[in-house]
Amino acid sequence: MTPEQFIASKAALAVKALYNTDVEPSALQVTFTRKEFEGDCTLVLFPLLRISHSSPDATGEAIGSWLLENCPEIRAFNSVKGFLNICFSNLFWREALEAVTSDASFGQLPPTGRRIMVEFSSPNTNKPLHLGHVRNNLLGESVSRLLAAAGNEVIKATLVNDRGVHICKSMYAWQQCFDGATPESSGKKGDHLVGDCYVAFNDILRREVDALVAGGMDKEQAEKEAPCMKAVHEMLVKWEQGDPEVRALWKKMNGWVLSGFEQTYKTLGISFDKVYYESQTYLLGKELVQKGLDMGVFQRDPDGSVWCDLTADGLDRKLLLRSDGTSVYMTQDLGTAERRFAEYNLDSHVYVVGDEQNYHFQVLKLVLAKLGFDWAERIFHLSYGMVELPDGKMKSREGTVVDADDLMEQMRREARTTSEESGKLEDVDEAEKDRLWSVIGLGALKYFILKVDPRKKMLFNPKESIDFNGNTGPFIQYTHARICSILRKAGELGYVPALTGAELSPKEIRLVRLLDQYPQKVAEAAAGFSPAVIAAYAYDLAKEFNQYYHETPILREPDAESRDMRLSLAGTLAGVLAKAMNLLGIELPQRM
RNA sequence: GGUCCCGUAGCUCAGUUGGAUAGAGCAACAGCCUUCUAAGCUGUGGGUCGCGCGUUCGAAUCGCGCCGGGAUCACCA
Repeated sequence: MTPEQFIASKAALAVKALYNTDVEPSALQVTFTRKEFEGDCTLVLFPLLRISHSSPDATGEAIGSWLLENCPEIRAFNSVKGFLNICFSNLFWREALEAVTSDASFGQLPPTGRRIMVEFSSPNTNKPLHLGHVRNNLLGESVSRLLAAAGNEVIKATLVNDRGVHICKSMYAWQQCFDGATPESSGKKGDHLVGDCYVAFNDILRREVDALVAGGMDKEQAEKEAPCMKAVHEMLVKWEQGDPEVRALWKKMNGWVLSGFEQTYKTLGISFDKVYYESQTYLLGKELVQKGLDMGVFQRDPDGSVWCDLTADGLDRKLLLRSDGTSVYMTQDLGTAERRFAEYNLDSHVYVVGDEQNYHFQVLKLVLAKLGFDWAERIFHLSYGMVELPDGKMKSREGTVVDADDLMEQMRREARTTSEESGKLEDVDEAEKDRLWSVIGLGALKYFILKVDPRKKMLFNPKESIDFNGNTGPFIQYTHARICSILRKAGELGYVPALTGAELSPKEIRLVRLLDQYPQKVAEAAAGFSPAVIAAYAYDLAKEFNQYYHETPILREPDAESRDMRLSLAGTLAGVLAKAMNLLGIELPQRM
């Protein structure tokens, strides 16, 4: 039970005793007391005035007095303009601190018995990952960890979009103008090499289109008639027919890209339990179309195409099968969803996909519901906002795409510069220094992205590098390293952290209150699929500790009981910080 | 045009199941390292919470209407 719930339940008893009226504890509003008032928890009195038939002050006085008399956990109260501020006893908070300290799995919520698949990343294998993917990947990984911490069994999945026209474009350009280049021969990471091919294709296309337009053709027509486009479509047909030569090239180039991705994922610290390939799943869903026709929820047009009419739901008609019998994106998604729910016996499925696909997922859920699947409503589209640059969206055509590998490397370099300026790691060996720079640079990047509410679009300004001061990952990492440093020195001095009987100061009570809140924050973040909740919490905790640190001696505290208690509090706090940041995939270093 | 999302300090963001004087960081300015890590701490300035009306004891938060920005509505994925 949280302190707020405790107050609510006791206040309900008070209301019963004083006014002979039953109220549900959950109907009472209890919040954390604001900094500028004295107290730990605050009961909002306004809703109770109808019951007490007296003024806010008198009601607060009455309920406060009752609580003081009947609850040994409560030490004092004050009533200000309709708000009843309540102070818990020192013992109450010492016990709360002990509960946090002694619980190794603090913040791990009890099992729900639910199994959830989280699909994220799902890249195209025709170009390297960029900042948009980074947000997707970090969100997917973090939300998976959040759901697991909230007691669910989580399966992290990705769907590699490894076939289609866009893939053939890179293949064609490679054949035409890369002279047999390989990652080895070019010294390029595979995904970057293939990305170069994709860019080269667009150059070829532009030249051919310009030539055709100069010859009098209109642009739209020219884009279809360009020789390279014809060649690419031919290649796609051959791919579908299993042409050995095309398949071999496809396999080779996809291999390059995938090993490049693997490296990026590794650096980024994300992984998957299950990898799906579109080349193996793109035919799924066709039987479902037949099922829908049989059920009468889909219609076949005279030209043979199949549609689902969603106009009654406020949407349009949606194509599910082309007139030539081939399937579209939606068809495949219907099929994969059905297969996954069946194969893994899922309770729910989270898709981490940008908000530009809101319509798609709205349709997906509606169509699945029409097909009679009761799990359709347990599909959740974690719709996150785009990452934008100061002058709008990233555009590969204009070369404004922020490459994931470059960005991570840049962050590492900046961490190194800052670190070397401080000179704090001078006595650390080179390999460990190198590791720490990565941890700090990535910490800055991950926190920068995850602290923003996923649903909102966010802005990245490449000209201003990501900060290492203020509300940032390194700030929290620094706080952790600082505590570790104190604990190291305590060890050298022979001091042992211990929960002694020492009284907690008001500032220490604030810290315990925050620590005590952590499991609720995990629950809240998981329920809202929002790592930002955890980021904000970790920042509050670190900030609060830094203030405490500056005004309270720990190692220099003469009283041994106080000193050991402070060491214990600091150690527990560092542990909770590390747990919270681990949910964001951010490592907290022992020193920096 | 239909549907959906967004608008909070110069900038980037919190705060939105209605609660006290709307908070952080960055940037600016002023302080604090012979004392546990200054990637830190303290202080100053900075707001018609897009606009209007309504509901309420109470609205950044809820409702309606505007204004501004964005996404989407392909026999693309």
